[in-house]
Amino acid sequence: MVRMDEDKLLALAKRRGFFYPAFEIYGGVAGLYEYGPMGAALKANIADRWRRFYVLGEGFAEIDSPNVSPEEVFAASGHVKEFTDFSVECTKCREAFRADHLVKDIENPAALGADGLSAALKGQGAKCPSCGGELSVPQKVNLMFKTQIGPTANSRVGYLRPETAQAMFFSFVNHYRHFREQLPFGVVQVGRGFRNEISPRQGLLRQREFNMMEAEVFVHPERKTWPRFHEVADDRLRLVSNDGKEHVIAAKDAVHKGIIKNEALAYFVALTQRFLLDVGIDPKRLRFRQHLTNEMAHYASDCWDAEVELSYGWVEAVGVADRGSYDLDQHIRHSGAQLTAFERFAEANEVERDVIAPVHARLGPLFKGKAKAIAAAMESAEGLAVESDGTIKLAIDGAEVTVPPECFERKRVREKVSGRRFVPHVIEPSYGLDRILYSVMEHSYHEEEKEEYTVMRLPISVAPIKFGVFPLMAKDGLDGFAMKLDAELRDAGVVTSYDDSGSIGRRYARMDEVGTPFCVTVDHETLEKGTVTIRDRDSKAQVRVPAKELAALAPRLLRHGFSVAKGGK
RNA sequence: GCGGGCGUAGUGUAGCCUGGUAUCACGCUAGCUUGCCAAGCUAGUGACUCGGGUUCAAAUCCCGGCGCCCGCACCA
Repeated sequence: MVRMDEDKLLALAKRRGFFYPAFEIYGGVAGLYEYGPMGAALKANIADRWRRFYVLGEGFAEIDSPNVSPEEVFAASGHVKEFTDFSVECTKCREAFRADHLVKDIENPAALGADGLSAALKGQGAKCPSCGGELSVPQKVNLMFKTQIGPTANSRVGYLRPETAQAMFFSFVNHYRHFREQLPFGVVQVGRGFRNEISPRQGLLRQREFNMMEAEVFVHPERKTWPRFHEVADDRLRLVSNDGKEHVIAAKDAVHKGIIKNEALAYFVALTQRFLLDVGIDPKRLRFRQHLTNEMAHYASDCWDAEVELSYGWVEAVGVADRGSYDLDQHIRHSGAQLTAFERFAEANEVERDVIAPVHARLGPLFKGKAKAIAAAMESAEGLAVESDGTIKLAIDGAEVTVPPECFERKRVREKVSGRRFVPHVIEPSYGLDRILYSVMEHSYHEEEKEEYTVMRLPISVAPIKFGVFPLMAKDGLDGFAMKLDAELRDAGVVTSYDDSGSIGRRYARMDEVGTPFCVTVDHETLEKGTVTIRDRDSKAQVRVPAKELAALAPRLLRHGFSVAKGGK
C-alpha cells in the first residue's frame, strides 16, 4: 500500500511536471533529475520559506560562492582525503568492488580504515565474488567530481564542491567584518553540491547533483546560548537520543537534561522543526535522531538529524551539528589566514615581559638577506635564552644561526593586553532541499477514498500555482472576463493558471493535483452581479466575492487561508 | 557494487512462451453538447529503453549497455 503511493506519486511528479529523470531521451543518467515547471516553482518556494526563517528571521547573511573550487579548499576541509570509499580490485579479472561491502560480520565496516579493511578481508580469506581470484589491497576512491580549472596544461586541479559550506568558512573574516565583528552571527548559502555516488538510488533522495540550504552559525566557544532561545523554549520535540531512548520533550527541557548538548544547537533543532512544519511536513512523521558516537564526525560534539518518514522509511532531511572549531582550524592550518574573532577583556591587562629587540642597524649589514627572518624570529620567540657567551642561537630555515650580542637589546616592556583572539565554534544546520521537496510532496499527497482522485495538500506558501482562473464556459463573454481577472491577479504578483478547457470538474481536478489552493470561477451570475466564486482546494467549499475586490483579497487569502473569504463576505 | 523484480503512447496496460511493426482505458487537442467538481458524443494525437546478433521478417528469441524499483550498504 505504501509502495503504491510512492509509484503513484512518481507518476504524478512526471505527469504534472514536478520532476523526472534528466536526459531521458538519451537514456537518462542515474542520480540526475530535472525539475519541471511545477517542481522548479515548488523548489523556489521552499527555498524562499527557508530564507524567511534564516535570512529575514535570524538576520543571517546569504552568500553565493562558486561550485568549482580549487583543490586546496578540499585538502583543507578533509574531503580530498576522507570523502572516499575503499575499493578493491580482483587481480585476475580486474573487476572493482567496494571493500567495505565484501567484509562480513563486522558492524559498520565503512568506519574501518585502510588497514582495518585490509586486515578484515585477509582474515576472512575474501576472494573475488565473480571469479574467485585474489584481491588487491583496498584503494581509496574519491567521490568528488574532479576537473581542471583552465583548459591548458598548466591549469589548476579543481573539484565540484560536495557541499556549500566551505566558502562560509574560508571567507570567515569577510563575514565577521560584515557583522561588525560581533558574535554570534550566521552566514547561509542555497546552492548545489555534487557527489559522484557509486550507485545513486531512490530518486530525488540521493542524487549526484543536488540542492542544499546550509547555514554556518558562528558562536563563542564558551557561550553556546542563543538570544532568541526563549521563543522556541516550549516547542515540543520528538528526540531519539543515541542511547536509543525516545523523548517527546520541550526544547528547554532537552537542554536542561543534557539530551541536546547546548542551547544554540537546540535552538536550530527547534527552528528546523518549525521550518519543516511550515513547508508541509507532517508532524507525525518527523523526528530528530542523534548521531551515534561512531557515526559522528570526530570533531563534532553533537549532531541531530531531522528525519522524515517516507515510503522509503525514515530519511535524513536535515543535519544540525555542533562542529566545534574544526572547519576554521583546518583552513587556518592550510592557508595561514587568521580566521579568528577578537574578544575584548572587561578591563585591559597590563603585563610586563622581557623581550629581545633586534638592532636592525647591526643585523642588516651582518646577515644581509637573512636579517629579516632573524629579526622576526627574535620578536616572535617567547623566552629566548641568551647563551653564556652573550649570543643567541636561532633556527632559520633549518640552519642554526648564532646572533652576536651587539645585534639585539634585552628589554623589559609593559604591554596592554585588551583582549584575545580565538577561533569561534560553528553550529551547522544543513538542509537537503531535494529531500525536503520530495518529503513535502509525499506528505501532501492525498487520495480521496472512493474514487481515484488525488489532491496535493501543499501549504499555500509553497504551492506552485496559487489561483486557478476559469470561465464556467468559454463563451458569452465569460472567457474574456476571466482572462481579465487572471491578468489582474498576475499583475498583483499572484501566480495563476487560466484554463477554459473541458468540464469545470476536470479543471478543478487538474489544479488539485498540483496543489493549487484556490480556484476562481466566472459564471453567468458574474455578468449580472459582478461576483465570482472562490473554491477551496481542501474543503471544496465555495464563496462568492465581488470580482473587483479579488486582486486586493488574494494576498490576504494566501496569507491567512480560505476562512478570510468566508468571514469577509 | 551485490541479490531480486522490471522497462510497450503523457499514464496504466494487452501482446512476448508459440516472431509477421501493436490492444484497451485514461489523458491530451479540436468540434458539438452540458452549465460548478475528472459527465456524454465525434474526430484527432501518440509507444515497443538503447545497441548488437539470429532471421526473409524481432515488441517477441540471444548477447550487451542504460535506466527504474526493492533489500543490503552508504548518504544531505
